[in-house]
Amino acid sequence: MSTSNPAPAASKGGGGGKRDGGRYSQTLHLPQTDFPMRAGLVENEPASLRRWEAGDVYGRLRARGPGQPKGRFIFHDGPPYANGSIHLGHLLNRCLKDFVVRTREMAGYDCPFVPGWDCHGLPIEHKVMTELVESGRLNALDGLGEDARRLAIRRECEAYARKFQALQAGQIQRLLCGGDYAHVYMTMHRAYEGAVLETLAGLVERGLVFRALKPVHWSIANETALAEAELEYEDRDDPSVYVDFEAADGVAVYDAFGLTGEFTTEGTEEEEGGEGDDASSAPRPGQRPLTRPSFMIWTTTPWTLPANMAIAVHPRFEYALVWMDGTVTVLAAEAVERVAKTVKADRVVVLATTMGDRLLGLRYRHPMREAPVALDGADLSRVWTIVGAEYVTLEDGTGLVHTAPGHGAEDFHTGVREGIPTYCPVLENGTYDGTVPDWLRGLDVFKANPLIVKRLTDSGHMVFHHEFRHSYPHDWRSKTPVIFRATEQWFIGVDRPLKGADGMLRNAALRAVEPGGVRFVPEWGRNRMRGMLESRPDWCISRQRSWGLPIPAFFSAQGECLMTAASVRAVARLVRERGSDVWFEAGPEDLLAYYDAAADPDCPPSLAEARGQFRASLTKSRDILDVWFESGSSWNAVMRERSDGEDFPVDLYLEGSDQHRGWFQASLLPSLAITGRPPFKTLLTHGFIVDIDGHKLSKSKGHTIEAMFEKYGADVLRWWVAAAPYEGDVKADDTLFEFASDSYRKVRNTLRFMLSNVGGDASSAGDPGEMPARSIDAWVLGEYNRVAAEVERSYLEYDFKAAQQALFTFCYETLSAVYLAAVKDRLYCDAADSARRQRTLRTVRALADGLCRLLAPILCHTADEAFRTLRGASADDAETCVHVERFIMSFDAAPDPGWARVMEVREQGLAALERAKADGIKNPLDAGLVLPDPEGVLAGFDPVDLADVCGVSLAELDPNGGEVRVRDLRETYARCERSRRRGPDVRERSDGGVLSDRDAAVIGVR
RNA sequence: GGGCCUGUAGCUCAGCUGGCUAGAGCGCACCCCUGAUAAGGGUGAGGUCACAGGUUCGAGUCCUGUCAGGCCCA
Repeated sequence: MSTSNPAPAASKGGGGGKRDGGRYSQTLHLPQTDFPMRAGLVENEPASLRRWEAGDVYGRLRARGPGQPKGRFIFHDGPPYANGSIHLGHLLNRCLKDFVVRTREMAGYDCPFVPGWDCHGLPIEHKVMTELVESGRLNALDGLGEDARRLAIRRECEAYARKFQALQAGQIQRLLCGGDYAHVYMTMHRAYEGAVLETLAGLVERGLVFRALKPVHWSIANETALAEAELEYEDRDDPSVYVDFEAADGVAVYDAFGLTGEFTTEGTEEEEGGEGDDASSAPRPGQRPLTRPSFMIWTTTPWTLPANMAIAVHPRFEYALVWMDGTVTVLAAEAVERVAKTVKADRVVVLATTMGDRLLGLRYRHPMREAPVALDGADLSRVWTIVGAEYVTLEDGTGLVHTAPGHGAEDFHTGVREGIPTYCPVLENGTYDGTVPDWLRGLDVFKANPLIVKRLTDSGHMVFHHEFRHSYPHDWRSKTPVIFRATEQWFIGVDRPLKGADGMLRNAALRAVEPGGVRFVPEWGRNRMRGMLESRPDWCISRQRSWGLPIPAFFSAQGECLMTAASVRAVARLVRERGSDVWFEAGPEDLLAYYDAAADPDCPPSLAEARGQFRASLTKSRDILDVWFESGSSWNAVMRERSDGEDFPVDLYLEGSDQHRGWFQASLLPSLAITGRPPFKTLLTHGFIVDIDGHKLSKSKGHTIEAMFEKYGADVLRWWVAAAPYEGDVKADDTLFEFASDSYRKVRNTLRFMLSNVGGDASSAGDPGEMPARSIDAWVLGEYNRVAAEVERSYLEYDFKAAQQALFTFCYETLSAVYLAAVKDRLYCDAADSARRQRTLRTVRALADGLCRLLAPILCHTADEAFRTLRGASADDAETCVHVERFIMSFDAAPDPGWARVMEVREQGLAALERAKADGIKNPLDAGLVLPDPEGVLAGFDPVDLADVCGVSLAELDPNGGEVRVRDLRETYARCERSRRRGPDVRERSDGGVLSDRDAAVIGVR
């Protein structure tokens, strides 16, 4: 290697020739490297990506896989939704995942990683539908048959999903995240779809899948269910009605209010009143009136009153029994005044109050019906009773909530909990069915409103009504008002006995998350998950959409349903061959080609008896699966499938903390039901990105991922993620990225300085050799060993922040401020082949090597660039790569314990030097230090090392102890023109220069 | 409204099972070096540990409540 000239020092001093760079500069071994100070990440990172691909880094890791000392570590990627560009949330998520993969790999595990994408679902379908509407193409589709129409929509959706999967895959790779991009999984792949249906079959086999009514948003105009995203809220006028529901047992109500006295004859104590007729009939507080009391409810949807099944009160609210213009009714105590004003009541007397829980179980009469509708053997014993509900509020209404389980989400849940059946007398077209009173039959629900108001007014139940403007959901396409309507849906029951296994799903899940079961990082995830599992309802897995995996159910003309484990598996087999489009392309007969009813014990008898003749008469279900069920089957569709069951359960799932309810549960429940085991051993969650003020990130913030790559580069972003306390919210802001950028540069410069001293050398790997215990090299290698252990431990515990911190501190303090500063003199000034210098070069080389590897999981471009420079790799060398290496856990070094004392006096020395500046000793090389050494600990150390560590020219020991003292050497000793340090051996030499002995010898003068 | 979580110097964060004058880095101020130079090094000033109660010999660390923020529900 030629010693090319460093840039002439004169070129930078301006015209004055202020400094010539020193007479002896040419004789020094000054640092020199091709590793640039400026990273140029925007250009260089893509080059690294190309090189890794050319060198088949992922393939090489897999090839060496089986022999890894620590075995396999299975980490399963939760599929992001294939919609839009990745954003800061993905950035956090993907970097954390990549840290896991790379740290495990370098720590000696075999850690394959298969990225996946969630492709089906409403967001894509909704976007596609919007585009079809805007382009006017939807009208053409509306003319097609149902299956053809849905197929057409599905093709658009598939193209959309493919496009964004490709976009995101590119962006994730640009983030330098590794993985098997050639074999990603997508939930819309045929094999995946087949495996999802097989998961469903497993649940059917366990007896957990059932059909039940559940209210959904329903568009009357399009006769279809709508999702939240398809609603637009607009103002609308509706009748606001206050209706009295008569108590079935007045005495029971009075008892509940503690009015136990005898029936008072009205007017017994009338002397004090005496205000006229109305007043004369008003009872006094505490009196039990003769009138039958009522419960007053409020609603803005009178059309749901025929479906009323219960009235809900809040168990912990106070309720009042109120005499109001001649009638006696129950209201929330806090609502009395407001309601009285609204309904324009003249006279109001609160007779008594009681807590809501005292009202529970009281019964009332329906204002339009004599008896509840008989519903298919349902238990009607609880219909028309007062029930408790926590969602009851006092903001508006009466504090008693009209509850129609067929027409409201909360009402539905209350009904399920209280054992009250879901009753929905409204048909697909928005008209009443035959179960309502005859004057309503066949009527459109919105047209029924005035009729109901009139009827209730005539019957005396109406307390008050007026027109009321409020915000109401509308169908985004037809712009017509939406109703809540109960429809048949598919559910997975969490409280049903598992057929062929013990217990129930909810209990199994709760057991799985107990301490000793699944590990949670951070630990509080366990509580969160437990709370969610305790309160979660049955899982509704059906959706009325096009873009998804069909629920393979069939119905006979008699209304019987065919969906058995065997029939689902039969369809699954076909879907594996032809994809889920087959459901829309083929008829029931072909779809069931692999189904043998005779061999299926679960086949409904009437169908079994039909001996294969039944197929043609069946109709296909139009429901598709909840996309959470699809992604929640990935443990089966990806991990079990690809490894033949070997990679199950998986070591780690890592996602945002919202997935405690989402993917984690969607995965846990089916896996437990089918295999009896959770699909994951550890759940790691991270928080969400918030802005600098800790608020939710607004979407229009302009942090597009491309702009951030341009501005900061992936390594800086990764460095930022590594430093983030991901357990909670993570703040994101340009100032913080700049912050990360600064500390990145610090690390980069430390690497650069090391590289510039050791040069590049293909044979330069590894072991620095044995070091004398009191050498500063032994000290720094000891520090490395300590840090490497800490970093690896932190990495494997997913504490990336601690690892990043330790690495940063090692760079700026241990290396830059202490060690590298101390060894500069010997690196620059010693004879090239001096043993001392060579020892240090070996040490620096080893440190650089070790540091590159420890940094590699985070700074995967920069670490590789530095590593390749260290190895002298040429540009076309795609083999040399830090990412196929392992961490160096320790070097052979046993530093003297006295180094602790050295570092202590160093601190004191630096403080003393600072104080000495007041005396004019500004340059530490003008100073010597007298170090107290009463214990004799320092006596065995080389005084030159001690001086170097403190950055001064000379170090002496004082066995008497005391403070560290500063010696002013300016008058005492001359300054060596080459090394710039002062000392007793510095004098004029044969070449006329003033030099120390060492420097004179190096350049060969006397 | 409920469950879980967060709130420590101007900024970003450490502070394990409660125990000496609460620690880093950045920024700031001052200084050194000019042979890591769009680099490197040193010193220093900054905190009623969100607020209010409580437990304790002693609390940033435990308990209760309030406020602010996040996620998931309702």
